[in-house]
Amino acid sequence: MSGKRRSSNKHEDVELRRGPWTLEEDTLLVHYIAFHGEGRWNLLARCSGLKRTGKSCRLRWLNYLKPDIKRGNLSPEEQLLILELQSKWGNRWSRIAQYLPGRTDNEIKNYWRTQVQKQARQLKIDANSTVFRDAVRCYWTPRLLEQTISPQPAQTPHADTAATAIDHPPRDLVQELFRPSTHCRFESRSSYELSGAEVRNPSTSTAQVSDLPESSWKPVDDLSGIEFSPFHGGSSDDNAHSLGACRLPPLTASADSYAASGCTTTYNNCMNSVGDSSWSMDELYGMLNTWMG
DNA sequence: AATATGTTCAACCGCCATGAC
DNA sequence: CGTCATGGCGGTTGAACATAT
Repeated sequence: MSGKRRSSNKHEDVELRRGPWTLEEDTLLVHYIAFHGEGRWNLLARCSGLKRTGKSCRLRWLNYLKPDIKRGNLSPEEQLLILELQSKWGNRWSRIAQYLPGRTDNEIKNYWRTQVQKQARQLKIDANSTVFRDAVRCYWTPRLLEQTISPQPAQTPHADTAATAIDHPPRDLVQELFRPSTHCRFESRSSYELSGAEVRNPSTSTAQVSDLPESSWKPVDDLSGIEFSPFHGGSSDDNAHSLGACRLPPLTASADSYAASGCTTTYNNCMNSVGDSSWSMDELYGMLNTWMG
């Protein structure tokens, strides 16, 4: 793949290299930037002795050689952020990458295409559809949250957490979502925690939830057999009921307990700085109401 | 062991916005 | 204003590698 082609610049008749970068090229680029700094990529390409386009130099530096680039698999927190921000902003990879220090837009884009879109294909759902976004929110996100709060030591590389059982028809997807081991319950309008094994009966969702006794909660396995009916309503803006605590992943976890769980607070900080919540409690209730008919 | 198929991710491409002239 | 150079972005490609048959 190391083909060459003529420069399009009529003032220079240089054979431009393409394809994978060699160690020598990398060294040349790193040394040049160490001495002259970033930017002026075309000038860099001309003056550094690299037979590459400025664009190619820029890409190699930003996606691979830059010192603060993180290597390795995306953490559950990072995956959560990507899922959340992609649902909010769409394929604005560079913007999303700004909230994941050390990760490049290219890496995030690749993650989305290889991991997330793969699931959409298997479900035969358009990855940009509301149905799929709901599936991500309701199935994938809780799984990642579980890992975030109680990190699984033996996770396989990348997002295999998501690849486990999502290859089901929607009905199974929902049953899987609500199976007891999900440890998911809606406790009140201001909290949603993962440590329980129950979900409140949504038929009373208009009541003051926090006033309801624990006995009014229903075991999640009572919800088995419900038909999948994607949620289309709800609002994503903050209002009186969509409290800040409903944003992922603060949930009921305080910053201290969150940190004490061994996780960093990167996600919280990022979400707080992002501002507009896209996972309000109203949405969650609306979703359940729709499903439960 | 050989081949087919699937997955990953670095790199490229085209398009567009911006700024200098 | 128009033109050009440049850099940034999102979409796509394809070689390398992994896994299945």
